[in-house]
Amino acid sequence: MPIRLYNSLTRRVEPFAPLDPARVTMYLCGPTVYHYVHIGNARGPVVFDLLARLLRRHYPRVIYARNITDVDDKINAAAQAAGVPIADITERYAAAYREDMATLGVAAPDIEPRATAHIGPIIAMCERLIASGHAYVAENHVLFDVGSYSEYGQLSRRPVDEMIAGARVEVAPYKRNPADFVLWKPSTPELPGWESPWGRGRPGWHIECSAMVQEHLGDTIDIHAGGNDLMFPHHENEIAQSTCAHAGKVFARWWLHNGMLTYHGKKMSKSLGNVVVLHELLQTHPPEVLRLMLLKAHYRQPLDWSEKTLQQARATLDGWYRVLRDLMSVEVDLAHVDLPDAVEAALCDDLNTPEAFAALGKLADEAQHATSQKDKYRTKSALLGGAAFLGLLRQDPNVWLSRGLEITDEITRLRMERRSARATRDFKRADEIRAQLASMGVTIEDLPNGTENLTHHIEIAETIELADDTRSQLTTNERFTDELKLSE
RNA sequence: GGCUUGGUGGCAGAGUGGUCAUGCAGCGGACUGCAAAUCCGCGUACGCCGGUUCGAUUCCGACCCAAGCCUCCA
Repeated sequence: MPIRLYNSLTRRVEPFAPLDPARVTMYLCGPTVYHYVHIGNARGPVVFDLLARLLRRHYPRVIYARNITDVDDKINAAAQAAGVPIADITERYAAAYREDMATLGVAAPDIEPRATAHIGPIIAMCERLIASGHAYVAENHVLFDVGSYSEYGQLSRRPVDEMIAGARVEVAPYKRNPADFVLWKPSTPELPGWESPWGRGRPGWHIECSAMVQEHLGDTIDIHAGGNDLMFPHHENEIAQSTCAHAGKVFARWWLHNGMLTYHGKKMSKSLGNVVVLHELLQTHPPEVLRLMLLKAHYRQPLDWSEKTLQQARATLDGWYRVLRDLMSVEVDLAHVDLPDAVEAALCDDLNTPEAFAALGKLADEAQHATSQKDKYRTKSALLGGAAFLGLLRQDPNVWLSRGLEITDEITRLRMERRSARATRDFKRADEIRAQLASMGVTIEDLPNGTENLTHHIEIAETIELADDTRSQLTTNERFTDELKLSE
């Protein structure tokens, strides 16, 4: 089944064909580790991990790199604020990131390069760009000369002169062209820095990715992925640096961009304060609920995060787990389940996860309706196989539906009392007990054989508490509009 | 202002030039002591205005609206 992917470079869905089918290369811009990431930051890793899995089904060797940016002004600020060395901050949050991703069911990438481990290649790339006339040195900075690369702006389709005209930032006086960007910048003694031909300094953000891609994956890679907010300037700059450093060789053949996670329709971002920290969310929500929510919309579309959509995702999973609970007696070896064709077809079509879930829903329906042992086995296997590929339905159904409910002596006593009340047709008492259990969050379902299913009912609480001023920013965007007008 | 993407039923969210998305919620019925779960059934959705077409939600154009980027950002 051929894989088709939307390429941001061409703005269309194209059949994917790697340069070398024996070695497929893929890179995703990873986190800057200065704090816990928010749920929006997890969308790309979840989506592109799924793509990596899909690619591995089609090609013998897929090399997937996801970097860690561990030198950055925000990290410096966080370290100074905490009064600790930079590494304390980066180690701590890199570890937290790995842990959170693993909990979410995201496999570790094949390579996790760190910027600080690639200072040599970064400096070498800067030197090469200077030598070839694509970069220049000014006041201890190394700057990329955007004017030297006529293709600049190809990804975001932004004409260079308009970018200059629209520039709202103060332009550093040493820049030849306002669109020129920093490859290397000087560090003061208290900031992290490395010796270089241009004095002690540190790399700019964009050059890190170019250098790490080159070191681990090569001059030309098959897929470069990231959030669509990185398309300009980050990815545009990566293209410029890498292409010019490699004598015009194509940098990335496919550019994939995931849409933003929003809250009340506005991009989740630290500056707006409408973020939900993933690490905290994972304390109170099953990872599968978060996965389903993140994959419920097509990856290129914006996705609005809300308690309601979380509830809906959980309700969907509950339904599937109920099907599995009813089929508990059908033994299926998880090691032998496979991805059903309908689900794979959906995923091969530019990672159409909503369609994949529709296919999964049909399989759940078939499983529920199956009558023969053979059909039950077949449909349950297919459901589990499809879900497992998407990182779902990996719990024991009873554990899932009881949601960590502790069966206390009190619950057992009430349950037994109700059972005997029903046996003597004392329905008044039986209903009282049912109501009492319900008030404890326990839903009881009578089964034909005289036993019951217990389900723990949990309300999903509001997890974002916004300051009033932030809330007003989300509901009226007048303030943003005003800012724009002022700058024009 | 420029560049880009999108506007689908109560909500979420795919997709298609002419019978079906799907999930959640809701409604009617069956089952049940009553429920729950399950089963059966139900809702005349495609921003607005033109155009192309035998036929458009789907193609084209204009318009309105929203989001992202133009500054760190997944």
